[in-house]
Amino acid sequence: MKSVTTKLKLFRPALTSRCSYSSTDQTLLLNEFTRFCYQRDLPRALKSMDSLQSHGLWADSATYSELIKCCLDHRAVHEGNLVCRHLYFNGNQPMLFLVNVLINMYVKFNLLDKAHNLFDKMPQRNVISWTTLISAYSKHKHHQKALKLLVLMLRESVRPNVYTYSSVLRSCNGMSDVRMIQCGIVKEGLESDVFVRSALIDVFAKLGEPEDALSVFDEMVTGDAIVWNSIIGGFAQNNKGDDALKLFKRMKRAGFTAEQATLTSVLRACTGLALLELGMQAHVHIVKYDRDLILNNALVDMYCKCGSLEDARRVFRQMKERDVISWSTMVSGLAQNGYSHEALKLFEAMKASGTKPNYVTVVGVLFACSHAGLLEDGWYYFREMKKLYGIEPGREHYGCMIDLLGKAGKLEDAVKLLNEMDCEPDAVTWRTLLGACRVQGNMVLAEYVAKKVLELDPEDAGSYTVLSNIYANSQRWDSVEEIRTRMRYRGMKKEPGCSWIEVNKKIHAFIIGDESHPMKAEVDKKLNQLIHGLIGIGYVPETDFVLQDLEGEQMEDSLRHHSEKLALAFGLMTLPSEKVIRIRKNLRICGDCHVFFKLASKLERRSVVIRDPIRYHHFEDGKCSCGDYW
DNA sequence: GTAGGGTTAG
Repeated sequence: MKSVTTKLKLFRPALTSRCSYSSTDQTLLLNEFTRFCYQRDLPRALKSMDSLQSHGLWADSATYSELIKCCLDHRAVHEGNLVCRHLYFNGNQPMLFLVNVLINMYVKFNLLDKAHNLFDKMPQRNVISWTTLISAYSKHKHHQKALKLLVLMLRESVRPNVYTYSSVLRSCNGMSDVRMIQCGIVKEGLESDVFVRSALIDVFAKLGEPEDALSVFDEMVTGDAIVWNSIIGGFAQNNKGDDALKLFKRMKRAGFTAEQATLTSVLRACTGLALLELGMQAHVHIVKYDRDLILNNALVDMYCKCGSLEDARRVFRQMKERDVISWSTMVSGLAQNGYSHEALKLFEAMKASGTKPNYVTVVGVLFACSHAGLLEDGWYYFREMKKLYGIEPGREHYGCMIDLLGKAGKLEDAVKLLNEMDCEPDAVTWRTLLGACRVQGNMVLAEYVAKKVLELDPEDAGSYTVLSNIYANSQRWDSVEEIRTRMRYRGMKKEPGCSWIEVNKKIHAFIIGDESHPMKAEVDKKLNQLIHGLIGIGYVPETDFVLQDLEGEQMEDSLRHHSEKLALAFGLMTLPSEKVIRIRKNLRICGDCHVFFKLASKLERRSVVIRDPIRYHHFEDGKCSCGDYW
């Protein structure tokens, strides 16, 4: 802290008296004010500021800057307003630097309108004024405003610097924005700055261009731990967990230590790949960060998504503090794993704990209702969410309700709700309704709905399949051919079914029609044995292909060798008998496999968990956690 | 003097 006496020298020239006070009295007043500001004595400083104002006096900028810092520390919005009013009192125009400080204060108080107002009133603005505002809009996701400000700034011939670019890059919604900004960066010769680079890496990752992110990263001569986190996080967020893990190894070899942010991304990578063993290994290394909220949240999510609910519950129970994300993660995790009632109970506990639910939490709650067919609960939470929690229902909430109504046989109500939506239904919403049509066997509606999906998402192979099968069933071969032509024209193929299983920390993939697995012959043999064993206890292999193909989601062609059956056979052969068999797959499980796995869990006395893109099935002793409702 | 980078839930 600077001494008060040096400050006094600084503001002496500013003593232009317009009142009857003697210059000594004025000095005393200013002296006192400065002292209170530097002592961070907010109440006294404000009182003192009042007397200055009544005598038409202003102190120097550094002192006010100190006072504003004090307001920020105390989050004293009202007091900040008083300081601002004082500085503009009687038509005074504070100097540029001080207005920048004020703008920054309003930004930190999340009062962007006030910040922008001051900005508009400035007779002159420098690069910091612009950057403060641009960065604020970027952070608050007002991306259009941020980009527009950059353009206005250039028009006023104020040259952006590394601060400006690293902030505004966050607001790029498409590659064309990035390319434009990259031009500016190169023109100013700022491309080697580490902040600019990490912002570029982030934006490429966000836009789903991890290869571009990697090339920016690889061109870097010197980096730091944060850039490593950017690139690892970028891959983890883009469902490229294996790449993220490879980079993590590289980071360690380069001599960097993994801290919370890195480990969180590593966990996310494990979560995406359902690598329970590796995730558990990471858990051992992060016990020293056991108070880190974000890391614990990621850990809970990892255990939920790997289907290891016991571990998830344990971590959640032991957390020292929990935020809305912790609770939401656990609520959704329970719901996805088939524990809907426990999810709703936890939601009530969350409210009792005083944590306010948000948009995502309610999605989890409605998800729990929809996956257990809890019609009344679903309606209750949906109808009351606005009144009870102040949350407007969005697409995801409507989606859960449409799913709930549709699967519960209230297809008409589902359609009615879709038509009543406040927001425009998108392809996902219509696809949800299509799934309900399938369950209810309503082909007339399915045809209409599938067409709607294709209007919004012409690349949706599942909906083409639905249409094609409906036409085939009613012998409308012309229409069948038309659909096939359209699919060929778009170069579309059904995604092949694929299942993964982790054995000895290695992932084994099983894909329909793929012969490349080294133990393929043994796996086939084991599967055939298993099928025979199951037929012995009442398994009847499903043969109704057409029915199976009537799917909103995509289904595999050959029922007998669905990839999860191969993965199960392999798991039974290789994993010790006490271990739970965990399988992750890219498509939703079909009815035949569901029966197959229930019986297999009984015959082989094994617990099996299957994670599909939407939810999880825990098979044990002939039963599934979903209660055959999915 | 005032502005900039990484991590968690659907």
